[in-house]
Amino acid sequence: MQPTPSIENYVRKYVDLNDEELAHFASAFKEVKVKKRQFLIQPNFVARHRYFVLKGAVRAYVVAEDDQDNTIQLAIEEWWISDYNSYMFQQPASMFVMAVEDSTLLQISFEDEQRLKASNYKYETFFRMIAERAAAFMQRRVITSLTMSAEQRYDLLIEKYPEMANRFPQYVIASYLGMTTEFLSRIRKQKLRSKG
Amino acid sequence: MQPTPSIENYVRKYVDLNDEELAHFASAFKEVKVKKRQFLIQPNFVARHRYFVLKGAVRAYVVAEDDQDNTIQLAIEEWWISDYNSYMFQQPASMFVMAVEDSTLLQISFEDEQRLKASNYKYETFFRMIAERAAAFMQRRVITSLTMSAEQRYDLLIEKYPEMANRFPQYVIASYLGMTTEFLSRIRKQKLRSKG
DNA sequence: CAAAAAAGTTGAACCAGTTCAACGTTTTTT
DNA sequence: AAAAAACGTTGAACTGGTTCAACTTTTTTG
Repeated sequence: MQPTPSIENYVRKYVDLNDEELAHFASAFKEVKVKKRQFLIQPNFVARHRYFVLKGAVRAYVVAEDDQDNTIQLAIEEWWISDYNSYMFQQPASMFVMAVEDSTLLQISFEDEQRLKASNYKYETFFRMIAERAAAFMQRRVITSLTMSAEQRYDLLIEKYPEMANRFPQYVIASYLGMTTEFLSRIRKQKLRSKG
Repeated sequence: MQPTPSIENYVRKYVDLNDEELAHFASAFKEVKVKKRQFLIQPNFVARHRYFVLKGAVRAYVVAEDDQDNTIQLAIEEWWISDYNSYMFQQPASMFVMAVEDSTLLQISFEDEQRLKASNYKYETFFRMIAERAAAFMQRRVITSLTMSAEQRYDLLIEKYPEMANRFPQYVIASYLGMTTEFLSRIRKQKLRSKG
C-alpha cells in the first residue's frame, strides 16, 4: 500500500482482464478530490456513487437520537465506501460519508456500475466477489460485537488493521468499535501502564 | 411463504431464466432433510455447502469463551444459511449451524456453485445479487447494534421479521439480538404490563 | 503566531444490561 | 403417564461501560 493504488491493479487481483477490458473498466470511474471534513453522502439523499479510495481516509457514520455519531465503516487506500443500503437499492441514505483526510477517490455511479456489469461477464464476477467479501467482513464484525469485550475488540482491530488505528482519530475508532471515546482512552492508558 | 418455496421460484425473482436454465440451475442443489438439533456445520470443519431453507428453521451460532452461545444468523423458509467466512474462503468454520425444527433444505456445494457461476452469466448475476443483499443486511445489523438499546432492537425485529420471533425459542432470539435470555424476558414482561 | 476549534484525558456518579441461583412451565422421551 | 430435559421467569447483587463536566493537549485557521 506504499505506492498510490490503481483500480487497474485492484481489479486484476480478482479477475483476469486484457488491456482493452482494463481500460474500459477503468473508464467508468471518475477521479474526485475532497478536502478534510467534506461530505460525499448525506442522510435522506440517495447515494448515487460508491467510492474507491486512492489516497486518504474516509468514514461513514450515522447520527443516533442522542446525537452521538456511530461509525459504520472506515476506508483508507484500496477500500471501498458508501452507504450500501442506499447505493444498492437506490433509496435515501441514513449515513454521512465524510473525508477524514484530504482524499483522492474514484467514484462510480450506480447506473455506470449496472452498465459495466451488463457489458462483460468478468466485471459481473468482480462485483460478485467484492460483494461476497463485504458480506463476510460484515459477518465477522457482527461476531466480534456479539462475543468480545470492548478491550478485546480494540485489540483485534490493532492486530488486524493497525493502519486504521493510526489514520483515524481516537473518537472515530471508539465509535467504530461501539464504545465511548472516554472508555477507549481508559483502555489505552491501562495498556501503556502494563506494557511500559 | 404459505406454500413450500422452491429454488426455481426464488431464483426467478432475481434473474430471468428459461425452462432449460431453470432446470440446470436447480439440478446443482440436493435436497436434505435434518432433524431438530442436528448439525449441518461445525467449528474447525470447512463448510462445504450453503443451504436454502425449503421448510423448517435453522440457526448459526458461535460459542464464546464463557460458554455462551451467540446467534449469528437465523433462517426460515426462503433464507440462506452457512458460515460464510468458512464457505466462501473454504477455511475452517467458527460456527455451528443447527436445525431448530425438523427441516428440509437444499444444499449446494462450493464446487458446484463455482461451476454454476462459470457456466452462465445469469447465474453469476444471481449470486452477485444475493451477496449484495447479504452485505446490506449485515450492515443494517451492525447499525442497529451500534445505535439501538436492547428493547429497541427487539422491537425492530418484531416489526420487520415477526415470523422469526415466533419460530425460534426466546433464548435464540435474545442471543441473536445481543442480550441475555433473562433480559429479554424482562423486556417482554414489561410490554405485557403496559399494553394489556 | 495567536486564537479558536478539535481531539484527548480524568474523576466520580450512574445505569443498562449481566450474573447467579432458585423455581415454574412446556416439550420431549421412554 | 412419568421422568427428564429444555425453556422461561423472577429477584437481588453486581459490573462493564456510560455520562457529565472540567480540564489539557494538539491541530487548524486567520
